[in-house]
Amino acid sequence: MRRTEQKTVPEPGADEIARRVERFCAAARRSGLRVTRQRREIFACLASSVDHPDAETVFAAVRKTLPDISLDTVYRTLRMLCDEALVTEVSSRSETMRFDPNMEPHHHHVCIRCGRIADFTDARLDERSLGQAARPLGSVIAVQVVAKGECRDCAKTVATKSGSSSARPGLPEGRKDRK
Amino acid sequence: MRRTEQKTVPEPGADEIARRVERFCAAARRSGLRVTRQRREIFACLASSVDHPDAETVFAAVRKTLPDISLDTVYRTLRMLCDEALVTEVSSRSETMRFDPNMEPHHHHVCIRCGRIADFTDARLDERSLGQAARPLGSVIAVQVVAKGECRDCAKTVATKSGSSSARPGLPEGRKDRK
DNA sequence: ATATCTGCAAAAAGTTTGCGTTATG
DNA sequence: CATAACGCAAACTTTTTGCAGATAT
Repeated sequence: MRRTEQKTVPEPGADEIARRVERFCAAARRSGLRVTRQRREIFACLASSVDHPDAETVFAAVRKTLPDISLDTVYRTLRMLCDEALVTEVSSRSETMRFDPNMEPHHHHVCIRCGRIADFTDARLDERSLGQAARPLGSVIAVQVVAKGECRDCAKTVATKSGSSSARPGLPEGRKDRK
Repeated sequence: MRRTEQKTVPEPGADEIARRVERFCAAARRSGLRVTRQRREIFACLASSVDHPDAETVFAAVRKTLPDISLDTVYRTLRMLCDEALVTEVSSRSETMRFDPNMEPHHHHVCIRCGRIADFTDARLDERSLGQAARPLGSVIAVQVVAKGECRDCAKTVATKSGSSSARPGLPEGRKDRK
């Protein structure tokens, strides 16, 4: 199994992990954040993984080294890492479930400002050819392209009245993003 | 504003909505499901939308016609529609937040069986050219390609012992998907 | 030394479930 | 008329927050 291991994105070696942890510590200190055992372990856990763990999984892993760590510290640290752009959040679990009545193959444009999700299609985004690149990892049934940016309405809003955050074309009715 | 409206995926007309609702009723009856006012309204709301509403938004919209409808009926109906493959769930809020320490531009292969998320890269998936197709909808800052399929481990597992669902390579530690 | 971070516990937000009643087929 | 679906309320999960005490700089 090891000999045919397709090296799409190889598991990071100990040196690579150490380098990432070091980069994290430097970045943290540069931002005036304290480097604690908990944070170092949480980041190291993430840096040494290739399977994009969730908070509970990181918690379980770090607990082996730091048995007294709490789940909320993991959450807090993960959010901090995202804010510091040292880690990204996958699967855009932005807010709530969103549903799509369009069953034809298509792709999505997600507005980073209002959360609006709009469909688009493009013949050039042929599923078979796009999927090829992921084949070493497994079968490919469907390929979805998510383009993140600012929707036209939000761009218009910002252009008109500089930094107003009142108009939110994406979501009808008064919905809140985070508190 | 209306004259330059790029028709990527146009808002469905009344006839198209009626067609979708009819298709839904037929499919529901075919599956032995009852067609209630609530279900028809919920589906119609979804079918007439282009912005991928969430449960709360559907609830608010349907409430105008059916003031006594409850939020859990909306949730139940939406899940039913997903199960019947009449609607899809966007933004894969399937489980929990997942984090990614890899800050290089890359894409994801998501296993439909175990949920494992693996990275892959491909020069052909050039961000600039891929984003072009979504330009009519707004700016494009980042493009992410999500390939859904079965990861190698799951394919192996199924091949070995037909339909076993015990081995879940994607998530370490005993995690539950939905109870 | 002190301001930040941690751990505990409780709250908040979103979604699901149990149960008695309503209404579809 | 039998049975599926509804509405209500309460449970459950995941994530966030307030506060007293520990710790990095």
